[in-house]
Amino acid sequence: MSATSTARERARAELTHEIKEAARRQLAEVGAHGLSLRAVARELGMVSSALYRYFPSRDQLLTALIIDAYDAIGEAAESADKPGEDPRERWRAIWQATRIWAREHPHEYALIYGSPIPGYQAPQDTIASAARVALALVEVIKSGALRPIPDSPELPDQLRKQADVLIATLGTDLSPTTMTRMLMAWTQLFGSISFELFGQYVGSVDPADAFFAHTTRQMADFVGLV
Amino acid sequence: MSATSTARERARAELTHEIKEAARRQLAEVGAHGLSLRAVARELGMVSSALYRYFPSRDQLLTALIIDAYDAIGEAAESADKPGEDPRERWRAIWQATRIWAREHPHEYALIYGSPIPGYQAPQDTIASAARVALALVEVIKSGALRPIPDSPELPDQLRKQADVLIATLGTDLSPTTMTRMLMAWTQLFGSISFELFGQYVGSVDPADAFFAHTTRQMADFVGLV
DNA sequence: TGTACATCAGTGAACGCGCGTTCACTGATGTAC
DNA sequence: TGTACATCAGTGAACGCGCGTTCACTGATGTAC
Repeated sequence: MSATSTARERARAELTHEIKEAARRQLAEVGAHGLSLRAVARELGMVSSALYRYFPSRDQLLTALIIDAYDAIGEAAESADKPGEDPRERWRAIWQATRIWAREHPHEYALIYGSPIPGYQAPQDTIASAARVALALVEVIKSGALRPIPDSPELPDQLRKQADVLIATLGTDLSPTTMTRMLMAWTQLFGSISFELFGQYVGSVDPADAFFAHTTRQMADFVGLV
Repeated sequence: MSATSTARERARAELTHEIKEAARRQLAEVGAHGLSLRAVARELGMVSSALYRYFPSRDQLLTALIIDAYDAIGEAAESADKPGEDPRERWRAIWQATRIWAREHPHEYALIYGSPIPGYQAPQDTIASAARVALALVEVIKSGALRPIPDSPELPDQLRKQADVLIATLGTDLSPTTMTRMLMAWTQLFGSISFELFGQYVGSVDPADAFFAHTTRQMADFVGLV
């Protein structure tokens, strides 16, 4: 039979899940570079070679963790969003949920938004998952009436073209100026989360709660949310 | 004699320098976690235990590299700045020099602005060096007449206090609102450099030259530079 | 200025450790007839 | 429904490797008298 799952299939899915869970715990202790298949196997009471039934290599396991992390933070942002509500409140909810996920999963966050892992090449599979938070922000901006943006400087040619391509790809009707501002806001969102988690705010705006909340509002203004 | 250096002292300074250079090359290949004293020693044709005459442990070598990196990017920003020139031009020069240094030293950049290294605790020594780019931005803002900031929202209490402390510590006369905006600009500067170097702009604003230049201008407006 | 002694740089062997991956294997689960 | 065969999960040993750090040592450089 193929539609209903066999005991073998269920066991396989479960163990695949448990391996990733154990790997995430590892991550928290030793970081991405230190992630060790042998340690993961040890934690599960298996022999290290058994993991090769589930992941063909250490890199493939890392890739799975990366995709999971992008999906988890994207999911957090999306499910905080309440379409139909006030756009500024939606914006706030998305920013806050993204930050909270990051604070609750700092090592998974570092895995996707921190230093690239030398020798590791991110496969194409990650890009759809990686875009989810940004897309949630775009949805909010699309949903509401926008305040006209005052005397914004002309976009340079290269940027204008990139914005046009993005607008076409996403099939939205944002202006290139607004699309560019949303890219800046998106950068600011992850820039401030990274600075907070990576310790750059120590000595200035640490703890960062108020700064983050204020930044959220300022960037809502910046993209023109009313 | 103590004022003039002995041959021993000169040799020691030189070798200390060469060890750090070799370590920086290592960094580019294998990242911070993969940095190996044995590999560094091998590159210099020494025996690994000899390095312990220069650095008491691998962590201390890493710390030295971190401080050097903060100082190098700070130095790049400071020397691009030309006090006396038009503030917006100074602002542009600092942003650009910071980005260029980062692009030319991506692994050293990742060392200081990427994921924290698990198990490694940054010592206090780094904080003065770490602040240099931000201080350069503060200098520019102090130097010029500022456009009044239109209807900015009230600062939350916590943030207001943090801004006041910073203003007192630095001995500047920026308003808390402007100080907060400069912290946002500073976050935006490193947020966009990190996104560029770490591959997050692939598929949107990569290459990031025009986007970065535009962001530079927008943030100059944002902090009120005329 | 010359000599005796102290300081320091660098050597080479060793300790104890962990890693990713391969491979031939056993025994359990699933499938076809 | 029962049996013969194929598939798959997990084992355990092994390969070849690199790591940080310690330690007793040799020989060169510096210092005090």
